[in-house]
Amino acid sequence: MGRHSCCYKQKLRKGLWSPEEDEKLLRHITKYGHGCWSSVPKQAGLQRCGKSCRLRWINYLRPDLKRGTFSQEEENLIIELHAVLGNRWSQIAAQLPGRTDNEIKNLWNSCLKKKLRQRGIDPVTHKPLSLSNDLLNQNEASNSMSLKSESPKSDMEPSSSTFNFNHNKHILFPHTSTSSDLNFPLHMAYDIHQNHTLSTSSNQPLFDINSEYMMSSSILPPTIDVSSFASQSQFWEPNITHNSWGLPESDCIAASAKEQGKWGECDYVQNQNPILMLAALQYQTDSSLKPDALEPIPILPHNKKHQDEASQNSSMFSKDIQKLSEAFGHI
DNA sequence: AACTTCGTCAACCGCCATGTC
DNA sequence: AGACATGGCGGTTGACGAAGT
Repeated sequence: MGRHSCCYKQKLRKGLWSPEEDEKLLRHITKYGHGCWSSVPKQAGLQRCGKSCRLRWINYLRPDLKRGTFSQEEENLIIELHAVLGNRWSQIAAQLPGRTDNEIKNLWNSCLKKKLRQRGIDPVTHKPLSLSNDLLNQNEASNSMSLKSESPKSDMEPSSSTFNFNHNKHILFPHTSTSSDLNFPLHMAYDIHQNHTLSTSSNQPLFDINSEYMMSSSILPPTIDVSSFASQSQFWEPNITHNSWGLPESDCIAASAKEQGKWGECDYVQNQNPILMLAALQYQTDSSLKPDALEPIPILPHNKKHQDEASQNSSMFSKDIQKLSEAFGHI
């Protein structure tokens, strides 16, 4: 497994792509599209496997890539999406036009995790580190009492603790709505059931996507004392309203995106409400998701699953080609 | 200047899901 | 139904350059 059969047939090149290879691949896809990836290297005259070509295209050659450093807004959005989705990089990337899952994953591992820790936030659980440690200790204690409990997961497994969409777990949203009530964060916990619906423990819908925040006091987790948290973290600025993950609200993606009219179709943005964003994402990740639902970046038109949409996508592909022509005028 | 450490990022690997025969 | 091919995803690795000693 792992290596596809095409990789064994001949000695294929590995490692970094040369400009010549890039040009061959670019030229080929510009002219013919990629079709079946496994046939691309042969048709394009490349000594690479199809998988490698696909990766190169998606992560580097695709014309709609944004490139450059991530903006503060993008970073904040990634953090917020990660809190909801965990390491589902492709789903996170789908919310960031022009960014690839690989890029976002790299950013998270090299930069954002560290930033969150510096702010006193556990990048795995997105809770204050002290609380995470308490919970971990509690977990370990209960594990020692009960051998059947799941073992603690690695650093890269946030979903197993609080954000597992496949099991009944609670999701915790410490939310500080204004600077004046900073010491009294609202807490909202949700059961996420296997059918991916959000509800209270009484199985009633916790909120309507169109409604304001809803809370269930009966299921509130232990309150986070933000003031004590602030004293632990030198990065916490008490005079600034922070969002749920300790980032200043002033540079929160939701606020600026609202101003800029980006993400306008997202209720979360319209309401600056992470709960609504979760609902939107829930909708998106729901198993009943239609191919054309909430798909900000229709990347390529050749997916067999989407043949019905081929004509629609082909026009977008044409735009891509145009961009390609602009970017690579010599082709 | 030489060496080491660290951070970043492109690319690969292994696995899973899905489609096809 | 099962084998195989392929696409896609997330984790990991290794090359490379910058910063530090």
